[in-house]
Amino acid sequence: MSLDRRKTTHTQIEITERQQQVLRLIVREHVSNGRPVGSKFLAERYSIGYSAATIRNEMAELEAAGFVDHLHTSGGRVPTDAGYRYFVGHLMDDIDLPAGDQIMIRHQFRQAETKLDDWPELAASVLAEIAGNVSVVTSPRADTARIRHLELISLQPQLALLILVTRESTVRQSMVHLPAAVEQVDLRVLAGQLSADLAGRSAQEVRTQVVGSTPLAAAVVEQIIETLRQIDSPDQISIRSKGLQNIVGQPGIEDDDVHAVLQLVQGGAFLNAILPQVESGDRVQVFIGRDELPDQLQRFGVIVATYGVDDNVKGLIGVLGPTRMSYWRTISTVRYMSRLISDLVADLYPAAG
Amino acid sequence: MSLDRRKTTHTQIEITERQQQVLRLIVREHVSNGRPVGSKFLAERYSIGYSAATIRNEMAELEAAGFVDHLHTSGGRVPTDAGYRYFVGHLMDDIDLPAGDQIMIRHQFRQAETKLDDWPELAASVLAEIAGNVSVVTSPRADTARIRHLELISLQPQLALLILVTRESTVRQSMVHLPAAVEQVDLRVLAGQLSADLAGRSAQEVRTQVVGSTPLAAAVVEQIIETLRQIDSPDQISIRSKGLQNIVGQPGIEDDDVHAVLQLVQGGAFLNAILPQVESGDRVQVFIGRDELPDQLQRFGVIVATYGVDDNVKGLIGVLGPTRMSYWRTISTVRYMSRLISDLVADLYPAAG
DNA sequence: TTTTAGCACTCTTGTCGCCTGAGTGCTAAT
DNA sequence: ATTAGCACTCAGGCGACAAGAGTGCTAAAA
Repeated sequence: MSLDRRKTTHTQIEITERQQQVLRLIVREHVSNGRPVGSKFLAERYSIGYSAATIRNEMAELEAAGFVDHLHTSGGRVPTDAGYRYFVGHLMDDIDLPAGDQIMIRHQFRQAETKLDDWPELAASVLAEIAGNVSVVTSPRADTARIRHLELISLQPQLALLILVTRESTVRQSMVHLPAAVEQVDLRVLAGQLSADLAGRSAQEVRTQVVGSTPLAAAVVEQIIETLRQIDSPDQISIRSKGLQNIVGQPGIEDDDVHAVLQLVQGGAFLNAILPQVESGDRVQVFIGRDELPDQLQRFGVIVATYGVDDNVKGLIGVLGPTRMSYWRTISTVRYMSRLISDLVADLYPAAG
Repeated sequence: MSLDRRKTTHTQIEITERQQQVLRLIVREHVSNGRPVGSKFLAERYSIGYSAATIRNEMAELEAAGFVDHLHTSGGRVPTDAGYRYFVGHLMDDIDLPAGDQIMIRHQFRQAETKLDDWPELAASVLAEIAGNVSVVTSPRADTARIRHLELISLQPQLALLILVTRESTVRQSMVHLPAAVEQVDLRVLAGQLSADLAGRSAQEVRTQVVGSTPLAAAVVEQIIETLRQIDSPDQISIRSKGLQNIVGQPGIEDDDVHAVLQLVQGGAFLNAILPQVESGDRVQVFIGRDELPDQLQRFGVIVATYGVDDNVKGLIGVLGPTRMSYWRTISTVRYMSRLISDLVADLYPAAG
């Protein structure tokens, strides 16, 4: 699992070694301070062999190349989106997450096994805390859901609760209105029968199969199909997000930006916006600002990885933060957690292969 | 189901009819504009029989009574928390939600039946949209969870998935590490047996009962108890919240306030903070600002109702917004939705009585 | 040819003073 | 009891001003 560098590789603009160094310092400094960084400042703070004037010249070149910008004639340089991309693609030490963080993550994530229903929520919490930004985790999904098991529980004479377990261990409940009053014992028998008949089948396959010998069975099967279709529906992907508080009050992030993020993340539109761009595979992908993210997220960067097994059961895990964020730390955190989750999922969904 | 007025009734400070009218106008105007409201303004805008000077005198009285305040010598009056409380308790038309909103809510909430797993999330979405503020919905909980049914599914030779359904239709999954390799058929038998033996029992009762004739059964029962205890644990209440974007950019709400809300709501601390104050029953309760909410929520108001059946299965639904919010609208919305949810829950959990 | 020192210029940020508008409190008249 | 009038106060907007930081350019030094 290595970093995806294709995004930046094709914008291959030549840059001298020293310009790279300057860009690296600008990014680093601006990420930690949030303020524009000037030549004098760099020359004084870091005792590199060059003077402020030299740095100024290099900065001018970097600006011509589109990697930095300055808003006012006299206001220090700020990395552009392209600058951040170059930094991520070429200037970043691609080292692993510090052992301390790894231990902390594993420790916190251990309770996922016993609190299995909501491990995405737990993962989101852990990720948000370690990365110090907004985390996003989707529940795992198969290409097409297949039935593993189902239960029927009588609620009222003509109303039953259907519990459907897929091969990927997704559990869904829904109500079934029954055409006639039915006893719990009869529901149990029906559920056992349907479980046996339909095990391993998808929505499509359930539909085409001859079923519904009785009105009762027909009603149940109808609901089963509806539930499976809901699971398969791409706009029903459940998304968990934590750490939203981390983006308020950041320099460069306005109320409008916060508003946009909250709206997108809570409404699910966020997923629709970035999902098409994500390619499954073993890479951590980085999207930065304008041209790589929707308009409302111009001031943000997104770091995502897919997790899962076998290209079948898979999901998404990522971090959203201001463009001005610590990329190497976030990237290594996301990478580490996606591995961890893949392991969990592999345990959970062995039948998916 | 009527409004809870006790909170304000005991601070019975005498106030003339006209002062009430002035207070009502101040609240109304400040809620809609967000700006402090002055005597001249009121006199001109509303053609009541009194002059600006009279209103000024009344305002002075209201201020002495602690219902309004002015930050600067010359900056119009603003309702205090006590002022809002008086308004909610005495000056508000306690009418029902407009029919249009009722229809819209019912319409949107209809899909809850088929998307049953996450109806709290759906409810939170609807509530946030209608109320235009932050919504909060907890999943329903019984005093003590009791087993209705359980399933065991083989994941690996020594690893199984336990699916536990409580009488309140809560479904939980967890992993069980088995002391030896076990086939799916045997797990099925064991699950059926335990289902029959333990149906209707709580964590306590499962524990005290003589069980675990075999190491395998013992391992499973151990996990069952652990899961039940988790369900019973008060700090594991799952909470859904939507509409967080609605509080950013509001006049009077600073970044710090937004930060606090996001932190409290996402971390679950919000629930711990207000839950002790909520009394179950048929009333909508209102908590406003300082003295009724935690320090970080000084600038907010919370409107909550409990839903559920029989004092047994119950949950919470509420709205969080700036003190400067439309109380009558929010209160009637919360009241209406809590009724709707109670109906849903009554269908879902008939066995709970 | 590359690097650097120096200098003039620009632009932000903070501060001060000024003015205006809105609102108050008080007093005297109705 | 109500109202008109008046002096007073304060926030917010505006311009002037100085300080600080940073730039671009040019000429000298390496």
